[in-house]
Amino acid sequence: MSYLKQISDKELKEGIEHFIQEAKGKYVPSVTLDTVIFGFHDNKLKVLLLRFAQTAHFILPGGYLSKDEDLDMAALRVLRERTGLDNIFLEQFYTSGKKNRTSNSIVSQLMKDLLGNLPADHWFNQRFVSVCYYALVDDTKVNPKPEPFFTEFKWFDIEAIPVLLYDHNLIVEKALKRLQTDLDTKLVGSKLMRDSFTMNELQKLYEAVFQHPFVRTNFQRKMLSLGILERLEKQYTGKSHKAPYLYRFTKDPLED
Amino acid sequence: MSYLKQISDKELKEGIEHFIQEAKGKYVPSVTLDTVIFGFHDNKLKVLLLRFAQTAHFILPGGYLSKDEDLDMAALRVLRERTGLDNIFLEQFYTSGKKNRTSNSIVSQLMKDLLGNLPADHWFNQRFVSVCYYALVDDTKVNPKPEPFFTEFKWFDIEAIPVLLYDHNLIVEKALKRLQTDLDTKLVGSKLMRDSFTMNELQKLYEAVFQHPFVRTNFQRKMLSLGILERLEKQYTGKSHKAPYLYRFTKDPLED
DNA sequence: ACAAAAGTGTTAACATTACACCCATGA
DNA sequence: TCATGGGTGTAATGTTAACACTTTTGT
Repeated sequence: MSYLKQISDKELKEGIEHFIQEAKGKYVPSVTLDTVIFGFHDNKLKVLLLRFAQTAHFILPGGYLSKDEDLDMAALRVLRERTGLDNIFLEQFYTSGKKNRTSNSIVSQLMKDLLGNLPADHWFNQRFVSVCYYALVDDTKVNPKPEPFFTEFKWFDIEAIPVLLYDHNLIVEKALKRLQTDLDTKLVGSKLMRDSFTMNELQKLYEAVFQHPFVRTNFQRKMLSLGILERLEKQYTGKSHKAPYLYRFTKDPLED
Repeated sequence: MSYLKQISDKELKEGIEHFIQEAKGKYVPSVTLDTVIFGFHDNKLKVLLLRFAQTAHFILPGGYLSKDEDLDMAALRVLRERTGLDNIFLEQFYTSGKKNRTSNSIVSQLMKDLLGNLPADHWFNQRFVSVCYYALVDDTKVNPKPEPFFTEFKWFDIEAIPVLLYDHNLIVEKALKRLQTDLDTKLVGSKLMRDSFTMNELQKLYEAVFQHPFVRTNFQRKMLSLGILERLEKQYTGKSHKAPYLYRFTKDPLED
């Protein structure tokens, strides 16, 4: 699934200039937010990426911190603006601050082409520290909204993330590592699954996140022994084999 | 152990004004670093705190990010400046960004008393996002260096941390939680122990970090089974009981 | 009856826990 | 020889892993 928006250089240039006009008064300098949005479909773990402006390159959805806004609230806002979703599961997992992390020839070349040589104190010439969050979403409910800088949304398989701008590949890696430990310890699986699901579907999620297979029979018992699943009615699919039970997460394991 | 430095209001005021002169050109705006420095002595887990200027209040050692400096390097520098230590084990664990986290009547009142009413765009009136690191140090090697804002260094037992300025109590809590998981998973114990130690001393460290007792005999076997300890000669203390073996961490468990 | 997938049973290996026991030391 | 703390043994229990076996479904 991908979402496209055509835009001219002129529109882009105007959009960027308009943004910068506002940004200086509105946002905290030097701080950005980046979000790694995980979804799960086709038995694969996916990450939502944006195509950056007129380039062929992708980037993590991100944004800035408003001066009158908590950091966590800013992350929720960025997600709402991009995905249309509220009540999203969000975890801060890393802050990226290498001094040259945003000095990327592709982006600066594009900016130069569009806007000419920027003065040293220009908004885009700031040295940014980026606070990174990961989000777990039910991708069927996501309704991505492109905006001036970004012209295409696309879900990428975690195993096939392209080369991203800036240090965003590193950030995705760290997000995945954190998701792995959180799936183990905080049992956040419910945030990625539909309301009800078969044990096989849940196993596919675990296999996608940990990137290795589990033994079916042992996986089933392990999950049931955690006491966070409720068995519902059977799901008759018309296939010529035993109908699997559907399951549902009973309580939110995070609320305790 | 504590380190004191007497300072007059005049000296403090001049120190602060001198700092501000420099800060604007030197540091990235809106970003601070805070460090939770853990040490271990008297069988207790300790945290190094600074008494803030003329107040009775304590605060975490912190600093600012230079414009030409990686975030991790800044954290190392802050630690070097404060403790005189190099090659310190440092882990980033959290970034604190609530909008009112530094609006603290005590600090702002002190600043007001010393410097008068500050303009809205003054360095100290910035809204800061703080990137937090924890450090593990051999406290016998620490040589704290007070500087203008901070007049006293003191090690506090983790169980007796006073009310700190800003949101620093919250940050210490999060640091301890992270230390607990890192002691389990990354086996960072070596960073807090002397070169050689008895099993009993190591157990006391674990008990201090996890804040609960372990069964002596099982603890011993668990530690030895990890394959990260080397048994040295016995330590004869003159006490009338069996002399305990000394142990040493063989390899750094983090290097793999 | 059969293939295919879901669900349950079983056993060995491994890890954890709770103690009992023995050992070394200096007074 | 006694008290004290250090080190080892062991049996009960709990967890994990591998795989055999049974059940259910539509053709």
